[in-house]
This record gives sequence, structure tokens and C-alpha cells, in this order.
Amino acid sequence: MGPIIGMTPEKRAETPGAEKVAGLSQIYKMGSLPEAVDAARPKATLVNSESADDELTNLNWLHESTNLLTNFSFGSEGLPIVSPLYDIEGDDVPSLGPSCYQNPEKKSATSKPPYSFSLLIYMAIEHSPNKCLPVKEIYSWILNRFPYFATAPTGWKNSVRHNLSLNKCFQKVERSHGKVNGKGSLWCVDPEYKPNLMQALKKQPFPSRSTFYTPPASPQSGSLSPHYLSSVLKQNQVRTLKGEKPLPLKTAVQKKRSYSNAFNHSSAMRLHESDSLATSIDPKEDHNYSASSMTAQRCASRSSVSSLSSVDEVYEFIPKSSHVGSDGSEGFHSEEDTDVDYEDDPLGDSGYASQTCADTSEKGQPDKKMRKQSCQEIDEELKEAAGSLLHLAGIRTCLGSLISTAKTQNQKQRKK
DNA sequence: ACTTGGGTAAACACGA
DNA sequence: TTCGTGTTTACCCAAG
Repeated sequence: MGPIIGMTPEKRAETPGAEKVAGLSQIYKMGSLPEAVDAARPKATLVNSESADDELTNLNWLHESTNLLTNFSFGSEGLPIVSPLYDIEGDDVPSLGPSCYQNPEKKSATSKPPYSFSLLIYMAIEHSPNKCLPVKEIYSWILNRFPYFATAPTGWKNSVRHNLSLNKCFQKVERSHGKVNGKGSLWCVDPEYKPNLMQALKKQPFPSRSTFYTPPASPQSGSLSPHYLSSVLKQNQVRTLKGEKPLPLKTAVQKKRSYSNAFNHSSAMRLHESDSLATSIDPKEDHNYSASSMTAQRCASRSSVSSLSSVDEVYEFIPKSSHVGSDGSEGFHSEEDTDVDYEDDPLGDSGYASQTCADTSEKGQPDKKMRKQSCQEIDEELKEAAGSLLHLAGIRTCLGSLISTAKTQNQKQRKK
């Protein structure tokens, strides 16, 4: 059991997750995105609004989708401009108080929040330093932010757990090795669904745009988080130890997609559809997140948030000993840090990395092989994704030249 | 009318 | 045994 569980309220208040939530208060001050942001944001609605329903024979959607793709993958302009609001760790912004549920409409703090449980969980997780929270901390966060639940029937906790389990947006990560089914797993947001969640957030009565957009400098934003990837690796560790073949990353990522609930349709699906247009030639085939589109999406989101190479990013959650040196002394502390510990590592991200390091370093050679294999698999996927992107970029180039040729001919004909 | 998402309740299993 | 956690099922309601 991690130190978070059973923490006294005083101690909990000292945790970064509790104090850094102040940034959330800004969400509610925010009216709408600056023009520049909207201009820079990939026009997800572009495809959706006009051409998404168009027949597939119309190549406009492809053209637009390649624009989308370009914005997403080939330049930072595809990013929502980073608002200071995303900086949930900012201390220089006055907090609105213990409860950030002070929206523009000044609703009573004790009235029911206008957010679904999924969004509440998302907010809670996103405002944790590690982007991972145990259920108990999620409860606490929600309670702190939405006093409504203090007096609400206890069923809401059931709903939270229900959502965590059922909603594929959320990924369970074992806190430490040897506790596969133990109490208190950590819950993370599947980065694949962050856009969906953000989209859903935007549709709430009190828009909180760019609220939880994490800075590009953060390696875990907009991509498969080190946490999640490391969980996949851990699963593979178990499989390896069992003598089974490690799951390919895409399989592991798709695991939750087989679930039948939540965020697969409606707003999430609509967003997904528009996004998938950018990566899938046939949108119809993408309903189940084809591997290529998934990897492409991943790659796109990766490259959109970070200048890191994909391999670098993959390596971030792998002990550097595996690619820096054999002693593992560089960049990671190697003490037996077997649990995510916010107190020891208030900045969070290194906590999980060190955990992964500790976990893997204890297991010796087979894990090195496994890590190497996983890296190779990830690399293969990335290559595949890059290939898809290049392919689409090529299509776009062709289309561009065709269009310009057509325009030129059009002009010539008009002149005649 | 139907589908879908969301909320809620309940039952059950598991581990601390 | 109790409690917390996680999963699953079922039902209801609202919105499209």
C-alpha cells in the first residue's frame, strides 16, 4: 500500500496534488480560447462539420484530413497554444479557494457538479503530479473540489469506481510489483482518450478549454504516458515470467478498447472520427481503432507535443541503464523505490520512472531482453506509423500539386 | 421507437 | 470479520 493511502488529511494537504490544484481554479475564470488558439488548434470540427458526412468518394475529406494530419504531426502549429492555464502547477495564480467549483455562473458549491464522473476522474488524475491516482485520492480530490459530494449519498464512490473500471479512458496501473490484485492500484488516463475527455470537458456547461492540456515539455502529455507504457511493460514482465509471449504494445493498448462502454460514441466518438480521418484512409474501418491509425494517432500526438524522438520518449520510461550505462546510475535514482511516492518525489514523474527502474533492475537479464524486445516492438510500431504519415503526406503532396495544376488550368481557361 | 451515454444500485470477489 | 477496492450486471433516465 502506498503512502497515499491512509494519509492523514494534514499530510494529504501537503502533497503536491493537493496544493497544485490551485491552477484548476483558473479554468473557471477562462472564458474561451484566444483566437490564436482556435486558429492554431487542429480543426477537428472542420472535417466533422462539413465533410464528415460526405461520401467517401469525395476527396475533400482526404485533403482536409491530410491538413489535419500535417497540423498534428508535422509541426507545432497543430497544437493548441499552451495557455498558462494548463500550468496546473503554477503557484503564482491566486486560487479561488478550497473549492474550484466556482464557475462563472456562481453555482452553489453544494449543487451537483455539471461534470460526469468520467470528467471528474479525469480532472482529478490530471491534477495529480504523477498523472496517476489511487481511487482514494480521486475521492479526496472530488470531495475537495466539489463539496456536493460530502453530503451526497455514498453511492457516488461506487460510481467513481464503476467509471474507472468500465470506462476505457482510464487505465489501471499496479503500484508495485507483486501486488497484482492488491488494494489501491493507481489509475491513469489513457492518453489516447485525453482529447476525447478534453472534448467532453469543452461541452460542459462551463467550458474549461485547454484546462488539462499538459505542457509540451511534459513527456507524458499527448502520448502514451510513461506510466501507461510502463504498465504495459509490467504486464509483459508477468507474461514473460509466465513463459508467455509479451503483448505487443498495440495489443495492450487495445485491451480496453474491447470494452463496451463509455466514450466510444457521442462526443468522444465524434472527435475520434474526425481525428481518425487524419490517419485512416477508410474511416469506416477505423471504428475499432485499427492498429495503423492508432499508431499513427499516437505518433501524431507524440510529435505534436514534443520534439523528442519517439525512441527517446520510449526510453524515458525505461531505466536509462538499459541504454545509457550498465550501472543505471545516470538520471535515475536506484534505491529500492518500490512504490509511487508523492512525498519522496513531489515532482512526480520521476517517481514512476524510478519505480520502473527499481522494478526492472531487480529482475536482471530476462527483463533486459524483454525491455529490448518491447523497445523493438514499439520502434516497429513507430516506424509503421511514420510510414503511414509519410504515405499520407505523399498523398497530400500529390493532391496539392493536382489541385494547383487544376487551379492553374482553371485560370487559364478563364483568361481565354 | 430506438440507441447511446450517464448515473445509480447491488452483488460479488479479492486482498489487507 | 471488516473494510476498501475492483468488476460486473441491471435498471433507469435524458438526449439525440
